[in-house]
Amino acid sequence: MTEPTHAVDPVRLRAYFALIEVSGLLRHAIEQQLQADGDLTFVRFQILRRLQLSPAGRQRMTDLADAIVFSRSGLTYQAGLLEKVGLVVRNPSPDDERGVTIAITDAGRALVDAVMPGHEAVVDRLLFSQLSQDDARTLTALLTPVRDHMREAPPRSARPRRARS
Amino acid sequence: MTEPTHAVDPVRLRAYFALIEVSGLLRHAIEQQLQADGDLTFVRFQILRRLQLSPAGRQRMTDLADAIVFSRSGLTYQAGLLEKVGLVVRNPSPDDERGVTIAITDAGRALVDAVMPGHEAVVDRLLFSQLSQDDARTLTALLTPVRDHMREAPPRSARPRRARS
DNA sequence: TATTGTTATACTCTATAACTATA
DNA sequence: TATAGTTATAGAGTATAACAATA
Repeated sequence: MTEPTHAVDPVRLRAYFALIEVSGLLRHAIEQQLQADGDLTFVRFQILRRLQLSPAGRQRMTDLADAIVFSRSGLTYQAGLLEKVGLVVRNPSPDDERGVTIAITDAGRALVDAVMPGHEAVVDRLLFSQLSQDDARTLTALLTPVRDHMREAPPRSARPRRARS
Repeated sequence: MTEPTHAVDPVRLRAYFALIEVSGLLRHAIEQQLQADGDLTFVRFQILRRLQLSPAGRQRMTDLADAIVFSRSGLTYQAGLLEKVGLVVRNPSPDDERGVTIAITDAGRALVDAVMPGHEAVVDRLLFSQLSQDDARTLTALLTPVRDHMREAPPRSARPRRARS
């Protein structure tokens, strides 16, 4: 029997797997709700929500790709779908001629608003029915620093080219 | 401006979005690690891990499909891939001739073991570097009842046929 | 020369429905 | 008749690489 390099910490393992499992089940349910109530996928909902929370409802493509964890081409694809339906518009960035700015439209905001009640209902039923207000606060307190830490080195959608040897 | 139907609870909303965001970023990082260290996708890793934790390392196909949140055909597909590489085997269930039992092989267990150290390293770096042991315990305590509640009505991979009118 | 975004392409995954076999 | 699992099929989503335009 090989000497274990380090004992697996069961406490952490349990926390990790609980997190993965809960979020997986939650996301599955959410995707069905978004599809039914707004003909939206989860990814497109995230894009819209992030734009809605951005100042002036707009963001640079690459920044948004990083935020949603995507390749740039993936975002181009999703943005194309959203634009075709009138939920977002793309325009050249004013400061950088190479850049493109994506902005949520009134229709986009309206759709997010329309979908939110049902969305919250699902989240309430699955997640918060088991958590008190204090629990929710605790959860946020635990996860916020984690998120900030993860965001410090976001998965870059535009990978820097490897230095030539 | 329309009257809001009900005030959105910001505490819950924050907790929910923090959870979604953290798990999304975590999963993205995990997928890369599993791919690099074991040529595994996250889904296939979950299947193997669940089998490994099962008594005798085996489970019924439909039960496993429910657990991983999948259609039965999706599991058949993934099981086929895993079986082709010798990480699992499928056999007819002894008690129910219709059923199929999927079991993890020694090679499957070995691969999970081989992948776990790197796996934990990623989780430690992204998640637990920001959480104390107590925090981890708290997180588990919060999420375990949530998971149990969600599992009470699992998304049935085999949806019961709707009653005819 | 590096970076932004798009396009072309190839591939993986997923679900639905039809089908077979057993309960 | 209902359930377990597979198969056929079709569609959506993703990433990589090549490309055009700007910095």
